[in-house]
Amino acid sequence: MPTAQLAAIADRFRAIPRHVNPNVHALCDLVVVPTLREAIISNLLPPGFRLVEVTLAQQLKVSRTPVRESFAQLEREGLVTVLPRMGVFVREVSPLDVEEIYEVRAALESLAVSLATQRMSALGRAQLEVTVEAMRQRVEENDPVGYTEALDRFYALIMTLADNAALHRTHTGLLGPVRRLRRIAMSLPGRMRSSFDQAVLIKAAMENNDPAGAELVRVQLANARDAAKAVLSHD
Amino acid sequence: MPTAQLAAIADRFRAIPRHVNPNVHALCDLVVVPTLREAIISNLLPPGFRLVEVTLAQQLKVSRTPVRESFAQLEREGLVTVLPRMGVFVREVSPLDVEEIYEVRAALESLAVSLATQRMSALGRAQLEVTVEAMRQRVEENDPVGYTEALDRFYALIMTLADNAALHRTHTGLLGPVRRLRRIAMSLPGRMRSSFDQAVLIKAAMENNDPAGAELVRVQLANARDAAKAVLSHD
DNA sequence: AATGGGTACGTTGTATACAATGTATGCATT
DNA sequence: AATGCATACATTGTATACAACGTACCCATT
Repeated sequence: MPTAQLAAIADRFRAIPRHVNPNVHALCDLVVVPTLREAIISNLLPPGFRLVEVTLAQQLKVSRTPVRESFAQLEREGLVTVLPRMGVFVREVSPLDVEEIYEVRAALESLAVSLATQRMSALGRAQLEVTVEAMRQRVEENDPVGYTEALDRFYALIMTLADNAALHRTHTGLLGPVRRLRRIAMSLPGRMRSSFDQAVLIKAAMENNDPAGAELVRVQLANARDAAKAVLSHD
Repeated sequence: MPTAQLAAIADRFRAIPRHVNPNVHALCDLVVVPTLREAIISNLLPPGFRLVEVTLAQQLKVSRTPVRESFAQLEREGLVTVLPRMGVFVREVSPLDVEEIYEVRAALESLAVSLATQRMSALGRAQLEVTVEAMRQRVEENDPVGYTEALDRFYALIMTLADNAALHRTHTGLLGPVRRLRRIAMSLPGRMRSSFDQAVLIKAAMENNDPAGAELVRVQLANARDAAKAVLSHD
């Protein structure tokens, strides 16, 4: 059973104090969803893997109910596919899926950069500085997983600066299926560096109130898409 | 209790033969979700209304489990707000929400029209013809609710022609919170006519391979947004 | 040997019982 | 009279038992 480590991951999330993020369903959102999310993104539960309610319930030491509820959440995030009465499976991502997702990402993120550029405040500038600095550190430490998370925070900040909650939600919902690919792709030679250089350009454009930022994002995403597809063709 | 009619709506959905759409959770997707969706969009369950699990379970003659699962689905559609341990409420929509949603819709739908224009086939042309004709009939019958549904099918067709499943899903997920407003807005004097005229222009642009279609959509949505906000300010 | 049907098993779908939490009410104390 | 606390109630969160469905295997029949 390759999923014996699940319990360990679950215990890590269980240990986090409840007060950190109060507005969540206790077991479902606080333990089961994070555990399965991490397990799927890290490829411990590979694409196509069947998730059986009772099995997971035993391994995570909860009942079937929170597991069921978590499946709905994970489906919403695009991490699993639910086939009614037939089972739940870790979502398989095709090259076509990647094409489609990045096409939409381009539309959403270039909109976000446009809005953020227009609406950016002094505080925003400072936050951008800090976030990009964090990314630089990950690059220097050669930490692809950490860099991917920092990059996510970079995008999240842009969404925050764009000040459009619907845009933020929509974008987050789109990323799910390619999360695993992105993490792996970031380990490709030169990929992290290329991503970071592009991010610096985008930051500069935003600071200079330069509308070219929106186009830079499209370039950034084209590279990311190709890297994801490269990963896909090698496994 | 203003929700006594719920059982009636539920029975309507219960009567639909199972084979129409096989891949769904029996009770949850086939009865509970459609019933609550219709009840919310039609304003039978108004914004802010508290949805209590046991009450709904009794009225819909199911147990709490499918109701719970349906809440997750409805939250995903943007129709309800789940406050853990505090209850589920019909989502309240602010003017700001409307602004944000239509900003994102504009990005997604103009992309969709661009893609659909490029990729349209003879079959697509014919489908477009049929769909717009159905809209014309609703206009002539002065049936705002029917027209809104036909308009939804018009957008759905454009998404299909754009041939990007991720875009389709994302767009659908965005519409939820404004569904009720759109239906009401379509009853405003002249609104249905204006919407239809614009749709005809968009159709023409697509048929003529004219990239201006993407811009026409933005105009269409600006009108729709203003109508929705007008509704919001009057209730 | 191949195909058809039937039965048994595993898994999901649903119902209900129990536990935990949030809210409101009423009382006591200041 | 106002505020704080405690207790009771309503409601959600979780666990488990039962029912329905889909799949696979085996046997019988051709």
